[in-house]
Amino acid sequence: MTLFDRPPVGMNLARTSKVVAQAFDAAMVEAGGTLPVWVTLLSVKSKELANQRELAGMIGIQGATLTHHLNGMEAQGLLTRRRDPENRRVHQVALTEAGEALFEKLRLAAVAFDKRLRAGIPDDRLAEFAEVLAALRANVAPAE
Amino acid sequence: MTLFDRPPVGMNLARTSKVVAQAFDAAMVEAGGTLPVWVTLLSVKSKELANQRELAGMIGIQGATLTHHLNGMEAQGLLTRRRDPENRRVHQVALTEAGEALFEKLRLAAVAFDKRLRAGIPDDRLAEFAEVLAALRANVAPAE
DNA sequence: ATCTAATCGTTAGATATCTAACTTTGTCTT
DNA sequence: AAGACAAAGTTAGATATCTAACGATTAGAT
Repeated sequence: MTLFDRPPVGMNLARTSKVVAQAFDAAMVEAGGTLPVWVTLLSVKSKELANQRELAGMIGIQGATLTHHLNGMEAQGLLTRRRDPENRRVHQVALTEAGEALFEKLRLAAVAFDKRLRAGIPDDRLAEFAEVLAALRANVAPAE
Repeated sequence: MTLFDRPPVGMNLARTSKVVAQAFDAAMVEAGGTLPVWVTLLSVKSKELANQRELAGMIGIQGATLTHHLNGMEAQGLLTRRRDPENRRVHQVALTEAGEALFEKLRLAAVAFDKRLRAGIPDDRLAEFAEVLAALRANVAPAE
């Protein structure tokens, strides 16, 4: 019995993403954080940059999940939240000194990890790889 | 301030895998299942005599997670577990008729999804893509 | 034969994530 | 100005996953 005509792309993608994410999390733990803490720090930090929208999309977590992590990190003293006086719906999130320090540590670890991840793969292959990833996302986008 | 020299490969991979997995889960729900139910059925089906540890390894989940899904699916009448008389530590997992029927339905939906996912991407591009995925896995493998 | 190891699976407890509903606040329409 | 709509964030409840500890069973060593 043959289950599939060919090896499904999605399965391969999911398996790879999982092992890579687990390895990344291990690297973050070694640097004193976790993957979600890194993602949250990055998202907070990127609000200070111009391309906030783009990075927020890249990170891809829901608001409720962000709230969850912000709660934990606020309790750990990594950041503070306060209402924006200009628009009281908005929470202004700012990193404490400890938060900034952890961010920098994790950022370096993330850069090192990405270097390890890309090792031996030429830039043009990586560029094509990114194009295929974008095509896959487009193919499953809701408004087709 | 520049956070990264270049867009990190891992972030792109994770984001893509996430949206693709969500779309796949939606397709499975439409066909009467879920993503984890599908992978569990698939692994049971592709090796009827496997023990639970082997099944979990195929799917890429831990034994405890598999127990969780098998519990749910057994309660739904999709499969049965019984002790192997030869080695009473082992649980033999078998699909019921309902399990077989659901498997076939989900299999068709999975094939259709994969067709949609790969739409417009030439086979040689997909082959290169799979090679890069394999290289990424190798680069984070523990025993480098 | 009995004590020790390993194996298989489950249970318990923790974390991460999602969706849906709700609260608060601001904006827009008429 | 009032009521409806939109936006930002939180809360509640659900599912999926992990690790660690455990119980049952088997295999191996002496």
